[in-house]
Amino acid sequence: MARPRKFQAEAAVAKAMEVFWEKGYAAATPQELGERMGLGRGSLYNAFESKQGLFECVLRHYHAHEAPKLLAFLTRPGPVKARLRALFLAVIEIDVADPERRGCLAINTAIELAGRDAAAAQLAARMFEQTEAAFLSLIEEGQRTGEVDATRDARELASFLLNNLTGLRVLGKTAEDTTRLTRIVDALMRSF
Amino acid sequence: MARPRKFQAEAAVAKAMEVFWEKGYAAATPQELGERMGLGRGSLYNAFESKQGLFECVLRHYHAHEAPKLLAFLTRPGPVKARLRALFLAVIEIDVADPERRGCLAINTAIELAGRDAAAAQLAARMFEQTEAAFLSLIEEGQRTGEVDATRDARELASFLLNNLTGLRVLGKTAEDTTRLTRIVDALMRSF
DNA sequence: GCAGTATTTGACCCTAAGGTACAAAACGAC
DNA sequence: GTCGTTTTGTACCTTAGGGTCAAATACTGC
Repeated sequence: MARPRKFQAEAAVAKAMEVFWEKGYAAATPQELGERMGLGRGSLYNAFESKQGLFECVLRHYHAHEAPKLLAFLTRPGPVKARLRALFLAVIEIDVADPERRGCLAINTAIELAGRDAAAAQLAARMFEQTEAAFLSLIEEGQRTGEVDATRDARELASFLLNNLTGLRVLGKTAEDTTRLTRIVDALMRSF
Repeated sequence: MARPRKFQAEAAVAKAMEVFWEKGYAAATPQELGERMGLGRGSLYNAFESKQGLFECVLRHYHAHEAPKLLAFLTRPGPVKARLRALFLAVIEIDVADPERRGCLAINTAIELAGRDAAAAQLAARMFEQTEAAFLSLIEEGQRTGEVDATRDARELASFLLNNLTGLRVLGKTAEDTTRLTRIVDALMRSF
């Protein structure tokens, strides 16, 4: 056959993800991408068509491996509302503690590239769907167990939760501490 | 004295704002900035220290002239809640109708530059404050007139509204129509 | 109408972005 | 061991980013 590649594709993409996550798409240079991924420009462009192509892989990777880490809070044992609150508070902690202010890559991508890169926008949108879906099934669970008012439109609540999670991740970008964000979570949990 | 500048500073900054708003900070080039502002590179760098300096002026301009356009919805006549709903629905319409998907410059800036440009981050944060303050005084008005439950923490509600507005503007980036966003506003208005 | 100051023009500079081209190397099949 | 294929690394290319500078110019105060 042929010469096998020396690098692990997934590992390299994970490294690239770090760069794009820290800097955004436009500010990430092929130079730094190559260095952090541990491969030369040749290999980089051989394995991934272009910067755009690489970024698409990165988004898929984030979708498949990074986003689920947070959503895992929703499938833990315990009361539905407690799980929700735990997720929101964890996100707040993570965002405020991060000196790089990376936030959420899906949101960052939607902000930076929606309207100029259809593929990226679509992948970001898919992640929003995914998150909303996770909220939806949790809400429905809560409605079955009586923890959540069953007369409310579950879909509406799920969208509402998604919206608040999104807002928090943006406000977390400039928040100096968690007080305002926690206050928001309080209001949110009180609202349904 | 000296030769007077040929261009109107405010008008030029407004033009620059368009560019940064459409493209983001990193993707806006001095070339395009100069062209759209109607002045050569020399003049550009003479009047504004640097790309960063210009961007700061742009943010101040947005803060002073663009953000108030939306917040004006809150000071119109009519019931407090109706005004709030009107603002949210207007934002949704604007965002979904915009083919450029510009969204909100304050949010875009927070996402792109928080953690790497302290001045920009601070200006974005100030705009969040401004918006929250507008919500706060409206809520307080509602509490005085009895339109809003006076037992609730007005500050909490104001932060909550800010968070939802922020979320909407992000989700609006990838939304194909207004259905989900309207649903969110419904949930929000029902929640207090 | 001249002096003095500030603006404008446009050429110019250096670095890097983003990508390509190609030789050499590394393997598996046979 | 050779062949054929794929990776790699390096050198290279073009365009543009971000910015500077000197000269030319246009005002105002006197």
